[in-house]
Amino acid sequence: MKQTKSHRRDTVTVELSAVIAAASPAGPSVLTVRHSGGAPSGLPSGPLEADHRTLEAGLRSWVEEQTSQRLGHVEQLYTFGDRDRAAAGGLAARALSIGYLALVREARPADSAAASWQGWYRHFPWEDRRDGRPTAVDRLERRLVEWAAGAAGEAERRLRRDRLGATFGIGTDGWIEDRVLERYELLYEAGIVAEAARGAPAGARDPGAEGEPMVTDHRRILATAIGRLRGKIKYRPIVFELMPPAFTFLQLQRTVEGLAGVRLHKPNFRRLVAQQGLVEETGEVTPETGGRPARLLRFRPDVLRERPAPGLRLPRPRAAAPD
Amino acid sequence: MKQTKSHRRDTVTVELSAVIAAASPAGPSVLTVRHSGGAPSGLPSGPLEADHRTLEAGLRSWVEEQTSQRLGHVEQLYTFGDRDRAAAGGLAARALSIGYLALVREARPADSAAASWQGWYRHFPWEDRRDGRPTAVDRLERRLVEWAAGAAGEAERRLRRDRLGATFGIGTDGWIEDRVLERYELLYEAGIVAEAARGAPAGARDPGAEGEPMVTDHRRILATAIGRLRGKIKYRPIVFELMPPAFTFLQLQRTVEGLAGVRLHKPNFRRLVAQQGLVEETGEVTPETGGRPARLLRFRPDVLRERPAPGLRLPRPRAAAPD
DNA sequence: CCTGAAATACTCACATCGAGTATAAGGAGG
DNA sequence: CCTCCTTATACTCGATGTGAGTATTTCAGG
Repeated sequence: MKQTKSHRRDTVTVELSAVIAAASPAGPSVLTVRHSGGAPSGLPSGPLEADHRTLEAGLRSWVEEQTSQRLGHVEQLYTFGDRDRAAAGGLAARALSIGYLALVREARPADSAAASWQGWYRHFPWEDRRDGRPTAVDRLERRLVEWAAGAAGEAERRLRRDRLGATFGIGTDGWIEDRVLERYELLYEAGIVAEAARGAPAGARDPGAEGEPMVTDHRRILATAIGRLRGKIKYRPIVFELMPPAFTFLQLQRTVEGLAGVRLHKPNFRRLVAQQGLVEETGEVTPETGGRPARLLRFRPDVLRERPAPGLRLPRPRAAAPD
Repeated sequence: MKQTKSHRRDTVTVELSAVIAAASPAGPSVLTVRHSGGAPSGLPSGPLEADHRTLEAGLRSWVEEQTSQRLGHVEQLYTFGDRDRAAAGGLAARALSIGYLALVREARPADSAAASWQGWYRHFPWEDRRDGRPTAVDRLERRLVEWAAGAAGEAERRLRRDRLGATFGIGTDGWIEDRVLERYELLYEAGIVAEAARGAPAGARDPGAEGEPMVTDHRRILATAIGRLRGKIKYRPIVFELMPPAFTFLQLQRTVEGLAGVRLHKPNFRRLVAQQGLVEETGEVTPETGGRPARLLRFRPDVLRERPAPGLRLPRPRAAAPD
């Protein structure tokens, strides 16, 4: 072993940040805090302290202090620690950033003045394909294609084109909703996202940067959370962590559509949910919603004992028959 | 906000640890290092240092220093940081532990004296179901059932029974191979695993503890890695990171079986791999393996451009028809 | 009583997949 | 050269899953 190096242990601060997600049939949202006037918003967060028994306990205490929000399901997402990409300052001590995802049932109106709920697609407009591909995305994709074409060397160009295909589905057919983080990272590399210009001189800021930015790396954490949630609804019944105690089929479908950012086929969604045994009827019906009254449902926790992976597989359109 | 608390920032050290996995048709293995004579083995690891640009770069440099092994695919697994469960010492400063999974193609014979390859089921005998349920598991399951029955209060007993069902499939039908970490954590809580007795006085050590232990929380990290790998082979073609450039269907199948710890139906496995377009023939055949010579295959990287989630769905036995 | 809107129910074709069986192609031993 | 063993490879069958479309019910409001 080489023992010649300095082996200087890093002075590390650890920041715990939470993506607190709620969802309604209209769409998902995230709890944000704004520390000072003009600054971008951020996630509830705070440093790890000595009296935190576990990382999750530390996170919960910071969130309660900043937002008075009680958390239900909590899971760790990822630990970010690039030396150059942490603080806006630049050469500060390394800041590790541990991101968490928390799900809450009701988006209670955030009594703290600093905290507020935001639709999460304000920060990721390109991720919402519920009404087809937003036209604003055309501009974004054009810039991405330019970026790929502008690479030095054929090998690098090819690599970039492949990544555009795998993430945004450019050149291929498939939009894969889980790959939220990969898409955000691509935009960061391509300089299309405001956070990428943080280190650069103020004049170099890009006025056409896409989506509303957040402080430090919080948008990256949010991207991780969205991707994780989109992946996980397929094999675990966690949508129900976001639903009220009783709900209709359509409310459930709209919520899932909001999370996944795509539209689903109504009869098939019903069939899927019913066949999986994910829900049972409460016996009541809604004070209707415009048409025939809908039966109310509740989550059936026994499904966890019966099925190995009870989730909501999102349909993938069948490939057109070859000619 | 309450500002009364001491808000003492924690002094944190960060350890980077790598599960370096290789696999052959005989079974998967992991690269371990042994620091001192009688101590249990551990994973290659070292503290995060100031000159590490990224966490992954730091990990790679430690691994190369300790094992002279070049890493291919690397991914972050999880960050552990329970205050009480880190060092054997007890009240030391908090040690964050960031676990990584790395895949390597050949298990080169570990030229460093301290490093050696270990079959990973030495540490997790209960995870290998390739030849049915090992008989040693009966004992383990008996102890788990006792543990569940010994809980205080009916509610807690019920909770424990449910967990036994969801992890080990006791009382239900399903063994879900991904849930490696959940199973290990359950054994830890039940005190069936040697690491659980670390804090306890030496006399309380359990001679019947299951599986070969590792230093600090390294077996927990290994459990995370196995679980992640088992989950991921289903939707990403990462087995091929472990295969040699050319291989036969059966070699591929045996490797997957080793990772997943289950046996697969041969014709169906062939069909799956072929239909997905995961491989192409090299045109050559093996200097046989006992019977008819087999065609050699190679991974077909184009599949990444074509299929959204090219993996190897492991079959789940069809439920017996109701009588 | 008609209309619109949503809820609910049903159909159909096709792909997938678990399970089993049959045939081909080598080597070893007589 | 024939037999037998072993593995590779090919094919079949039936059940289930699922994408897509259509039909029917049930409410509100005019």
